[in-house]
Amino acid sequence: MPNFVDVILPLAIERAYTYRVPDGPDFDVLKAQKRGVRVSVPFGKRKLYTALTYRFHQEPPGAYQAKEVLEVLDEEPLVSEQQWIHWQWIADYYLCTLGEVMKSALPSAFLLQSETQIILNPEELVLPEDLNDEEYLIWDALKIRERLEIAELSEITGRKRPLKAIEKLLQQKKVLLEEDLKAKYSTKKERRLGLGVDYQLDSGLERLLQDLERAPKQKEILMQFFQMQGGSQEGVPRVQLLKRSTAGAASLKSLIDKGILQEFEVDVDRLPLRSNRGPEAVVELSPKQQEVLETIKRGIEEGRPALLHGVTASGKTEVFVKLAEEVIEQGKQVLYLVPEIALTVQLIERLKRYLGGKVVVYHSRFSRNEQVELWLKTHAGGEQVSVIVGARSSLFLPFKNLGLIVVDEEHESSFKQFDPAPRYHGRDAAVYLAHIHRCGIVLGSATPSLESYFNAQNNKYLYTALLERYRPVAMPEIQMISLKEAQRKKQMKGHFSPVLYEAIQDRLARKEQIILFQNRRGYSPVLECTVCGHSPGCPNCDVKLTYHQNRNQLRCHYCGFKSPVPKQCEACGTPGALPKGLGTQQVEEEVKEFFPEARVQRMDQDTTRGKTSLQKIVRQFEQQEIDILIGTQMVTKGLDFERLGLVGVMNADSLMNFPDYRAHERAFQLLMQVAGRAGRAYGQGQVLIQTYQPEHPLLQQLSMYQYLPFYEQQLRERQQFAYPPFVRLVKLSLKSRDYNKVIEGARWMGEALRQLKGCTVLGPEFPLIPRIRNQYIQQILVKSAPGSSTAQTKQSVKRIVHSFHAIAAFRSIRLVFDVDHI
DNA sequence: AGCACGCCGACT
DNA sequence: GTCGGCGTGCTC
Repeated sequence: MPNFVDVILPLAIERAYTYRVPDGPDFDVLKAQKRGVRVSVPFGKRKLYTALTYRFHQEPPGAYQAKEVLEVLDEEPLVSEQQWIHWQWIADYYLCTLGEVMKSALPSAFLLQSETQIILNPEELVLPEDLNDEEYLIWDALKIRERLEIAELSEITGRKRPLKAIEKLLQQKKVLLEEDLKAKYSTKKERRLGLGVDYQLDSGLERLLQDLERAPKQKEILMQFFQMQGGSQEGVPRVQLLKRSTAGAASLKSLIDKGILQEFEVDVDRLPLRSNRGPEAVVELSPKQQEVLETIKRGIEEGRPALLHGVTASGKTEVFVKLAEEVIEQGKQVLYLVPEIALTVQLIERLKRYLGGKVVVYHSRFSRNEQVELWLKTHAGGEQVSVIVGARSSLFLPFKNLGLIVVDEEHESSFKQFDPAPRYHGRDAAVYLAHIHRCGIVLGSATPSLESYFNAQNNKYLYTALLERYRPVAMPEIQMISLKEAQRKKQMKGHFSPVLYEAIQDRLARKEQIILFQNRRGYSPVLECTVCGHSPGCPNCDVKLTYHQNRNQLRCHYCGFKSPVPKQCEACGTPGALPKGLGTQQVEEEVKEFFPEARVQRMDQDTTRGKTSLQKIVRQFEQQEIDILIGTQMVTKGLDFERLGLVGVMNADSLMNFPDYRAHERAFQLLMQVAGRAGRAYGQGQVLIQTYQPEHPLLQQLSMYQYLPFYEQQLRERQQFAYPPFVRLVKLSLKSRDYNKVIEGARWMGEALRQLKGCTVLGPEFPLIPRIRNQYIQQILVKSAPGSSTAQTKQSVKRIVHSFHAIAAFRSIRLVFDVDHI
């Protein structure tokens, strides 16, 4: 009776594929019929993929001959049942395939993919005179290199389709194609030294030292060796031995040649965790914090996620740490999710101070091998890895005994993955993960998302708040400044109102620091011709190119298109267009002009491109080497500075006027976050917000710290216009090179979706940027009412997609779903 | 996602 | 002719 296994491939394919399990001892692992074991399988004409076993059965497929599983890669399932449940939820909820979830959930080193290689056929004789020039080049390269990858072949030939070049050679079997599976993970090896076998008895030692009387260098190394070895049997690392003695590698080699020392290799840990390192600071909670802690614990017991609404500097982190400590004590793991690792340097340092060496940070900069090691360690459970701090992808680590999940800054939109699928929200996926593990989860934010606040109001989450600062420092005073009035009175100095201008002067005089916030969105600088007003656009996307002063370049932020600044206007030929729009660079120039004595630094995408440049700026500001920091979004996140006296917002209107139902929520959060930077430890801080609409309710509520009235008002508006959290929003984008086709397809799709019960369909229409990378885009928004079953709606949507693809004319249209898009 | 196949326009 | 671009279909 032949055995078959359906496997999940790491691709955007809906179905599982059936393979035959061959007999033989190599495949014994599969006899246990466990889900989640990696196998390698042939797929398509020549590729090999890593797949996961999903279902075992005895039904031979009717319509085709199943291929055979090539190799079994694991002895035990790599993916646990709990992980499958989580993956399945993500695939169902976010309308993507299990394969797509698999691809982003597994470290890339676990997903071996074959690389096509070209080799000479050893059984065929190739005569150079039979070859054309191109073939000769390839043959010549193969004589030296033995095997070539496709990429190398296209380099040699300069062709876009390099296989064309060897078509004839392949036909004549002069060269062959091979698929090479690359094992991507390897342990890190260290060379160590131990005492040679003949010298391991004490009696040998004296003789040994006498023998070396005439080789002082070797003797020195040996003495150092004994010192470092101590009583240990594990040997002495070669590198360190050499570093600590003055003698060189040659002397060491003689010792090895004489058999006095012997060299061997051991596997070493890439993530040496110092879990023995104790905490440096102890958390002491205030009565208020203690109360919050108890509330959260009650929520955990009830199986409810807790939402901790804690203003900046209210001591949220300490509460989280206390919770974590208790969980660690029970021998369980803690997952601490943060929006972006790069912006949480200060937070991570604090966590390490409180929790000691048990904290591991899961970077995106982790090498492939490091990712695997953390995966394995998490899987092993145990004491070593107790707290994992990471971005959303750390949700996919194979937790053994998860005791607590903290989602810090839960309102941050960067928790939502944009591209590629799965387009999941880290916070929501975390809530489900906690549900699977039956463990506690806390969401924390100074400005909770409307969704979470709504859930708290409906008792789905448990709301608890810390609305006062932990240390006796008053909340900063927030003041609105009317740009309209200042302009009418002709008092503006560049983009600075007199109030802001004088406040800067004042704070500078008191040796305090200042942050100026300039939102980039809607204000990226473009070039504009002074005569005809033309500004250059991207040839592939329907957007204006952004002007980058430091490189004197025009760039497209969507497709990466670059061009030098044109010498003259493309439209009318006038030389010398000027940059328009207020960016951080313009603010910087004005500041330098108005306050020449101040030390000014800009903090935006341009100045923080390098790996360490962001940290460098943060450190400089901490050490008061910078007086005025001018920045975008970035300055709002996770940075606490002692002597920060003033925060100035150059223009709040661009934030509020953004055409998006979330614009107000975002503006409120962003401004509140910026305001939170001011005066954390030093006197009362001041926040000045320049705006054309100082009477706007949002700004009024902001200035009085009226969180709840703001949330209530927003919720009313959302309900009135049927937006989340009152409805579920699914964004469908249709993309095609063909303008007419995508319009046709979108119209069809819109009509089909409108038949769905309990759903409202908006569109189709062109998005803000109607063409990206030469693909025209149409968007359809589907709102599903809260009463209707979302699972059912999604099933119907899948059926509609099937019918859509059954229409030949629409087959080339790509469909992209984004559930709960932000 | 790859990759082959087939159609078509562009150039040596 | 032959190369490269692009749509289309398929992968157990």
